[in-house]
Amino acid sequence: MIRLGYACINTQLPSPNRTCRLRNASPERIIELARCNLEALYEILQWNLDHGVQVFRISSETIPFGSHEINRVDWPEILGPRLDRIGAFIRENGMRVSMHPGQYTVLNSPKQRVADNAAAELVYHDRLLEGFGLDARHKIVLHVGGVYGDREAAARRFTDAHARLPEPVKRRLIIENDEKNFTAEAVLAIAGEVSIPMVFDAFHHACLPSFEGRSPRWIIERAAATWSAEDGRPKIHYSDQWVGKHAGAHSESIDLKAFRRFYETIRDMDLDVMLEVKDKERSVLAVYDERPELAGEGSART
DNA sequence: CCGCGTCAAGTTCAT
DNA sequence: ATGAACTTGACGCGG
Repeated sequence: MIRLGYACINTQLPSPNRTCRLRNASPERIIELARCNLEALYEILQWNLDHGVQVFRISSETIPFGSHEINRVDWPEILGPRLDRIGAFIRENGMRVSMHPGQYTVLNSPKQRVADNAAAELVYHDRLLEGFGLDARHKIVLHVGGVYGDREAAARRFTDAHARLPEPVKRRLIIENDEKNFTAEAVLAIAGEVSIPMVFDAFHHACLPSFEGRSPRWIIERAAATWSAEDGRPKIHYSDQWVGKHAGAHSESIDLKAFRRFYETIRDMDLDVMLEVKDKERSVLAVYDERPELAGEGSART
């Protein structure tokens, strides 16, 4: 069975990404914004339940400056009840969430400071998911990082840095092929080396192909084999090219025709599919419209 | 109160 | 060597 999800924002609901400037960041402000963001997140999750969406990516900006030294607030404690309530909602409704640190989180950087900051960012992500009381099926997705003129050395730096991560972070971490540096083939090799799951991104794979002659389906089966029972259902990412923008730009909305074709190749698999498109939940509903059987329990659309 | 320049963070590529 | 793009919306200052 295939389940669909979307990332971070619901275009019809208040933003879960309230933030402030570094110079205005006080403990009170950080907690206040975090409260707002968690409230907005809860609303999105309720919307998801009402519309049969069980897969969602939680914004990395939920806790402002989550891994920055300016944030010395004990937010897991202060926001504990709120975190519990959201976590319980996710568990009770069989939902699956993930997080995905952005482009500035580069674990394999040769600059120690950058790599340390990346590790701290991963620890923050794990703290939040842990704060919700969610197990290791709720993942943190990361790209391998930069190449710096030597892909082999860069891959080695990733595996070395990974080895030094705290165990709880290791249990949540999964890696994804990107559109420039690390192909699906390269990421699958690294995932095998350090024994973590791989997320196959179909769009990035189209931008930066590998495994010549093999179908996406073939690669997805390899990637799925890196997931164990504790990791939960394998995940993949799906998007289309925004025509007219640079190669790799995510499309405004899902191309239903292209997705239909892709869906036919994977429909017999157990997968969570994250749609990475600008119009977020609208594309999920667009697919549900033509495939009502994909809408999960609780869907208002009958 | 509105509009627009700016924002924690890194890497790559173009000039 | 320097700067823009990436991606992206929300902040918050200045008028």
